[in-house]
Amino acid sequence: MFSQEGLPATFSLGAGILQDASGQLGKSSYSSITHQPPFFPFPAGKAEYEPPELQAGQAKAWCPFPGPEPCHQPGMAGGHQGPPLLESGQAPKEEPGQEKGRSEGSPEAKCALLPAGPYCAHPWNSPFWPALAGHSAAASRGPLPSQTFPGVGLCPGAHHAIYPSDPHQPPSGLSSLGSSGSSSGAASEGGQSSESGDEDTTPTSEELEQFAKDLKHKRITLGFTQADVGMALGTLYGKMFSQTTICRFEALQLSFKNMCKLKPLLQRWLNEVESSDSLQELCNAEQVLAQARKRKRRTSIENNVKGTLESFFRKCVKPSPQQISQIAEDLNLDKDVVRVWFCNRRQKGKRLLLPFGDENEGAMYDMNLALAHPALPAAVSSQAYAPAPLASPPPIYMPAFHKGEIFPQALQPAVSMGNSGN
DNA sequence: ATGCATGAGAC
DNA sequence: TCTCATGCATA
Repeated sequence: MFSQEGLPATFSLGAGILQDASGQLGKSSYSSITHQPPFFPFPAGKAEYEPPELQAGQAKAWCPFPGPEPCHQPGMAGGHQGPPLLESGQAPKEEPGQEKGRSEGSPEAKCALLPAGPYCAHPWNSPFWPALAGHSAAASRGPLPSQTFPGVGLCPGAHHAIYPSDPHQPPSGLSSLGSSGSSSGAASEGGQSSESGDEDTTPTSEELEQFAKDLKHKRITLGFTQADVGMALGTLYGKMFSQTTICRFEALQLSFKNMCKLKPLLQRWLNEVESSDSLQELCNAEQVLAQARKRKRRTSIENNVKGTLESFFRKCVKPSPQQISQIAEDLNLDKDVVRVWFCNRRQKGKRLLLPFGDENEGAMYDMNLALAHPALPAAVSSQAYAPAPLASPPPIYMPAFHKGEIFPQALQPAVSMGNSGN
């Protein structure tokens, strides 16, 4: 497992982590480590053998997006995963009531001393998503489609008829998601009986889980890649999704709310795919507009630096701007990189820590924070997962370590996170 | 599959 | 400035 004993009670930024990071404890010590003892056994089906499936985007040969849209991105494993999305991320913020219950308290306050010890290392998905463990099993059934598949035309390209969108669905669909879609999870089995869904109610976590598995299985069986699905949603609903999102959906790595939102769409896609004999229409990529947005080049943070960040994070999940600056300085990173890292880390933390559930979403996370930081107010946030039956010890804060990340014992940050607050 | 980034909306 | 949803890029 992972021992955290060494955690210093306080960090001292000024102490020059940087030197450490780049020097002694730096790469020399950690760079060779590409994997690490999983902090939690198996994050999202990683540990288990997962059939090679299809490297997203390489499955079909039937979907050559003609026109401006290349079917794949050269050199990318994900294949054509990323035709620029039309509208990126305007998930309509429905359910206003659910949003933001989180009481943040002052960042400084949050940073008050976090007992470095007790990290509940229970995998977020095992107690709550028992089925996940074997979830790759479904995939194994998949024929590893790499070519064509029954019924699926080879997308002559001639058909680029826009797939008729559901009359019930507004063009951009999403906002009305809640009201259409699946007939409760696995229900898609044989039947697209109620093609356009019924599902007015919030699916249960079990249903979501089942549906996700079902979706994955069928997708694979039919020879679709995650990217295809995302694309098809664009055709069907005018809102495209990336391979990433589909992937996360299948892996239950989205917030509960988000899962609920996407499920109806995917449900309908499933229904269409299962019943349609002109699947090629689904691969229509009419919307390809390049969003020539200059995206900042992705920063690659070295493992040892990550380890340091992780240790900071354990001390303080929400460092103040000053602290961020300090950390950035010491780690020789851009301040924004550090800030974003913390944001992402928090987001990830929620994902990992909180199981799905219907209500109380997010409560656990804050509760955990509170447990970890006695000084913090336990607030109920909204988003994210609700506490499923808390089988094991209530999760305290659970830092997620990833492959390649290790906690640099030698690199004990000496930043006075929080306490010295400010 | 996942890490880092972006952007909208909320605070 | 944060959260959240989402995606590009990459391991």
